[in-house]
Amino acid sequence: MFSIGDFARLGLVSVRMLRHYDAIGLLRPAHVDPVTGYRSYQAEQLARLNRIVAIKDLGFTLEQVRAILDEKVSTEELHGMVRLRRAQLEARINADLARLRSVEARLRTIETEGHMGTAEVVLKRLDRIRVAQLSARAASYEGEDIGPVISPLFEELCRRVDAAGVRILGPGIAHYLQEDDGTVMVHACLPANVSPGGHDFDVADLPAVETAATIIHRGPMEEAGPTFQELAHWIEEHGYRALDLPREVSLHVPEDRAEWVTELQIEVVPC
Amino acid sequence: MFSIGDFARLGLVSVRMLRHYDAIGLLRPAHVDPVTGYRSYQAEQLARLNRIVAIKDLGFTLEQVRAILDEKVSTEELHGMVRLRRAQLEARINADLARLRSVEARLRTIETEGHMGTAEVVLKRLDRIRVAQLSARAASYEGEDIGPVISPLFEELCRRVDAAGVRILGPGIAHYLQEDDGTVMVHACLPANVSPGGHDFDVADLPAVETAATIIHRGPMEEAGPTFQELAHWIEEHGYRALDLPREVSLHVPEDRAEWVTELQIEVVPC
DNA sequence: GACCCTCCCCTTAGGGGAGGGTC
DNA sequence: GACCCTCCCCTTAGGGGAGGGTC
Repeated sequence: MFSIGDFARLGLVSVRMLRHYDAIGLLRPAHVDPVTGYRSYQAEQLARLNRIVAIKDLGFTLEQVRAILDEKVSTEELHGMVRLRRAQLEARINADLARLRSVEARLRTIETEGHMGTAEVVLKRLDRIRVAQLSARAASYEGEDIGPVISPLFEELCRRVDAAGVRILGPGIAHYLQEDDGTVMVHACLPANVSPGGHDFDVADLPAVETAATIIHRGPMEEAGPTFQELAHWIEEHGYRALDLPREVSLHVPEDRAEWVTELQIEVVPC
Repeated sequence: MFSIGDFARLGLVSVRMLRHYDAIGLLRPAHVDPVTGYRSYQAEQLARLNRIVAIKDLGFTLEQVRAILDEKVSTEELHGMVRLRRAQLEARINADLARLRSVEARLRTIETEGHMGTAEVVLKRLDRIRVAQLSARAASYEGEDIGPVISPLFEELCRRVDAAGVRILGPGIAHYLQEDDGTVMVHACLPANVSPGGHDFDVADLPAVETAATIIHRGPMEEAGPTFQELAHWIEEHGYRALDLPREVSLHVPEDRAEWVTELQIEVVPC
């Protein structure tokens, strides 16, 4: 018989852990003095303690350890639990490897710039979204060609959606499709729960995007160049490749264009 | 201005998280209605929310995120934090990879045997330990040769240590050294806080062992063969190699030899 | 009816005391 | 003096309600 302290030393665990395992019924002392409350452990119990520690160290919870040790799980369940654990470990390792790459990218940024960078690029999944939409063609994907097209498009769309009594469910989204001839289709979209047909605007579904790199731009879109640069730089630095042209989500569009807030979103895939 | 629900959707976080970030002062709403308590967020705040999420996703705590965002840390501190995070991630990845190997070994055991195995092999670090010791030579490292040597050795050692009034601090340890001529030096040891010299027994320090694979054997040592087998099998299965001969720690040695409990310990290195 | 509010309890695996007996 | 006991509070990052106003 060992005292709790001796038994803890033998098992390389803390006295507190033994008390905790007693409290949750995972490892009860062989004997407890009814007067003093002192716990005593038998040498045989070291085998169970070792099993507890070993299974716990595989990453199972104490509740699972108890079920496994007390043979409350069938062989198939055990098999399933261990395979699940393997999958979880693989997932966490991969997530940590991705995290590690990001941390290293940060470290490079800090070393060259002395800080973490001010605007954050964020990866998001974008849901499919139903929108009311007006479209037009612009000569190219340049600010000078886009601006004069998109602004009146949104104004007109707002008027028509409003007139139709349709409720706008979120910020406006501009998106662009590059055409083969170098021109660009410009779409002004307003999220709305509306059925197609019978309107003086189109109804479309912006497709879901599995992974979009996004960044917040403050100020008029004419000055978005550096923000786009930052986004492109991040995408390259983190081992992604951009697809198509970005969407622009107008989060805040007050009179004063200097106060505009726009989220740029662009689909990316690992490369 | 966005309601908490809209802002949560934009930032791809839960409403609860926004409330929590408000509560801990990490991201205060731009405006709170003094009557209703309703929170409102500005589009500009999405940039901060994105930064919070991005830095949090690197694995920093919210407390660290706050310090980083509020520029409470110098560039050097930031650098240190990020490097520490990198080291932690690397450590966790390596630990998880080791865990994964163990989980896969378990899976193979379950597939062939239908359960997890009953006795657990545990890796431990063994501390250096001061012992009183008597030694003798055995013809070989075989049960028949060892048994008759070690038993009287321990009996004699107990007598002498007792007679010297020295307190025994833990279970007896038998250990063995292979000699070049094929014979084996047998050491019977009892942990005791005693200075060398002036005794009718030796005083020695069993060296620390960085990594020992250990297993609990129940029953007399003559029947320890299968337990040694299991230990050897585990060592091979987990990519280790055994060094030297095992130590045997007598955790429980009552009259009835069938109730003996012994821990076998053997130094291992990855191979 | 969908949205928002403030409590309040709950989760893992123990660590760190305080205050008081025990070997 | 070192060891053991039982409370009790604390840690991360929120999730899940209940009960009650609000757009």
